[in-house]
This record gives sequence, C-alpha cells and structure tokens, in this order.
Amino acid sequence: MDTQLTQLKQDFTEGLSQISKFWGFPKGMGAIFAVLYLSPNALSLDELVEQTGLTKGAISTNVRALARMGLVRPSTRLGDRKDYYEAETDFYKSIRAILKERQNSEFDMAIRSVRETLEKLESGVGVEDEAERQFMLERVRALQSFFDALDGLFNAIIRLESLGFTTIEKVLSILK
Amino acid sequence: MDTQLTQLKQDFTEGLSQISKFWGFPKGMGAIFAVLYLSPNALSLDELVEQTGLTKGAISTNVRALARMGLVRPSTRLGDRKDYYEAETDFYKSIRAILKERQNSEFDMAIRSVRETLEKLESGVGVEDEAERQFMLERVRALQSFFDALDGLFNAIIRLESLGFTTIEKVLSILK
DNA sequence: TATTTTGTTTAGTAACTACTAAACGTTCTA
DNA sequence: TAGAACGTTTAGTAGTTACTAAACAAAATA
Repeated sequence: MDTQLTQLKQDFTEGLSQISKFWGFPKGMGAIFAVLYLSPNALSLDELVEQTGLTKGAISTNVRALARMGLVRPSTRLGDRKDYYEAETDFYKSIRAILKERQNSEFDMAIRSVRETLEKLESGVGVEDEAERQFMLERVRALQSFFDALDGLFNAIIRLESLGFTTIEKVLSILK
Repeated sequence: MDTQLTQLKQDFTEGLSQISKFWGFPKGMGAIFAVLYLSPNALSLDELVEQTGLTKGAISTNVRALARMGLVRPSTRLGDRKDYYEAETDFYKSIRAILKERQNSEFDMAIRSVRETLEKLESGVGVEDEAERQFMLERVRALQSFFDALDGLFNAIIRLESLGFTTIEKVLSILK
C-alpha cells in the first residue's frame, strides 16, 4: 500500500482520537471511526483489529457504542457470518442520535435533581427562614430556566429530520 | 441554620457536581459553584472550605478555573486581604467565556490536524494511488466542512454581546 | 525581625477508565 | 458430534485524574 497515504491515515486517525477524547469518549472510539471513515468499504471486526491495533474486545465494545450513537452502521453479507461496519457520513444525523442518546443519561438525572430542588422550595420547604428561601428560590429558578432553554434547543435539533447547511446558515444569520 | 434548607443546598450541590462531572469538569468545581450560587454574599476561600468540605488546595485551583471560565467573579474588600468569590448569574455570558476558553485547547489542535491532512491530500500527497487519494480527499473535505460549520456557530455565539432569551427563541422558531 | 494570616504549589494517593488477554458462548461446518 | 470461526464478556492492569496533606511563598502585623 501507498506509504504516504498510510502515514496520512495514521495522522488523521490520531487527530480523531484526540477529538474523541476531548468530548469525553474513549480514544479508541475515535480511532475506529477514523479507520472506517477512510475506508471505501465496510470492514469486519478482524480488519478493524488489524488497522487500529486494538484488540477484539475493545473493538467489539467501542464499535457497538458507535453504532448506538449512529456514527457507524452495521451491515452483513449473505453467506458470511462476520459483522461489517461502515461509517455514517451524514454527521448532522449522527449529532441528533448522540443528543438523543445522552438525553436519558446521568445528565438528565442531574438536571432533574435541580428541578426537584426547585419544586421543594416552591412547595414551601424552609419557611422558617423566609428571606433565604426567597433568595434560593429566585436563583434556582433562574438556573432551571437556563437549563430549559438548552433542553429546548437540543430537542428542537433532535426533532429535525434534516439539519443541513441551510439551517445552520439561517441560525448564523440570526446570531450575527 | 435551617436544617431543611441546608439539606436542600446539599442536594442541589450534589446535582451540580454531577453535571460538572458530566461535562468533563471536576466534580468539586460544580460543588464550589453551587455553594457560591446559593450564597447571597461573596465567600472567602476558608468559607468555601467549610461549606464544601474540600481542602484549601482543591478550592484554590478549582475556583481559579471557574474564574477563568467566567462562572465566578473574584472580589476584594478594602482592608481585608482575603479573596472573595461570587457566582456569575448571567449564564449566557459564561457560556461564551467557556467556549472562548476551549477554543485554544487541544480540541482546536486536533481540528487543525484534520485540516492539515486535507491540505496534504490537496497538495498531491499519495498520487501513486489516485483512486484512493480521491476518495480520502472527498471524505476529509466533508468532515472539514462539518467542523467549519460548528466552528462558525461557536464563533458567532462568542461574538455576541448579549445572548438572551429572545435570541434563543428566535433560533428555536427556525429549528421548529 | 519574628509571627500570623493568607493563597499556591507539590508530592503522594485513591478512584476511575479504557484497555489487553483470555475465557466463554454461539453458530456454522466437517 | 467435534472442531473451527466469530463475537461477547470478564478479570486484571496501566494510565489518568482529582483530590488530600503538607510544604512553601508572600504579605501584613506585632
């Protein structure tokens, strides 16, 4: 194989690994995606082992996580019981899947706990010190409405069937 | 002090700690912010030690990080050489600061490495296998333009002086 | 100048995370 | 039915990270 291209692939893979890590995902995840993304055809688990240098176990778990996030599509070939995977090229589609995935995570639980605090405050917990209760109520309410705004944004994105350049650009023009 | 409110504060703090952790920041950071956010007046380092249960060292580093992100404002009192800190209540302001902070991080480095890959491909590296080079060129180009779109979005947000509800709502209406 | 009061830095540690190696479970084939 | 070909799961491990405890630095006061 072309050594120059091989080198380039490695650099690219390294780059995506870093990005993956930065966003709180395993480094290997980025590497796997990178390899698939630069491959013209779907790859089997063993081919991924070979091209990433990771072990079967790591590939197995990470590639499934990628599939759950919609960044990778599993595929099969008739009369071949290997699993094949290929990269999703529509990133906007993936973003939606990722946001959806994250929705039911600890993040939402934490946000729910803030809402709980708010509800307790509203229902009159801590009336003994009314001044402080009022203060806390106000602050927690502000935080809650901030979270709601973010949540609305995420949900809106998730609901879109297509989030293309035109949409992004419309948004940008507003923000200008 | 009111034990009900104290309990509520603890729950709230726990919640923000989780959120902080979720976004890749230290748990203690969330805790410190939570305590400051629920305090009507600015707090000194020692008061934070007392109310969070963390040690001076941890508070010192984390509170400075929070200040860098714009989530906390340092303040001083005349004739008092203690440092005091209070929570920023304008979250949109903070978001901008955080995005700005992240811009010059490893994330940008990684993205730059993708751009580098693209430039090498464009400048004719790997011409021996023209078909594969073309394929990679196409793919990396697509990824790059995706990153550019995100980057544009971030920059637009950063440039805003005020990102309030009206803006968010305008965006939401488009995304509907 | 010695002591106290403050914040910072450093060395060490405990908990966590992503990985490897290997055992395991299934399904196909001889 | 034995064995091979896969993918998954598990036990152990190396690297990372956020913390504590304590040394340190700087500045005010006595």
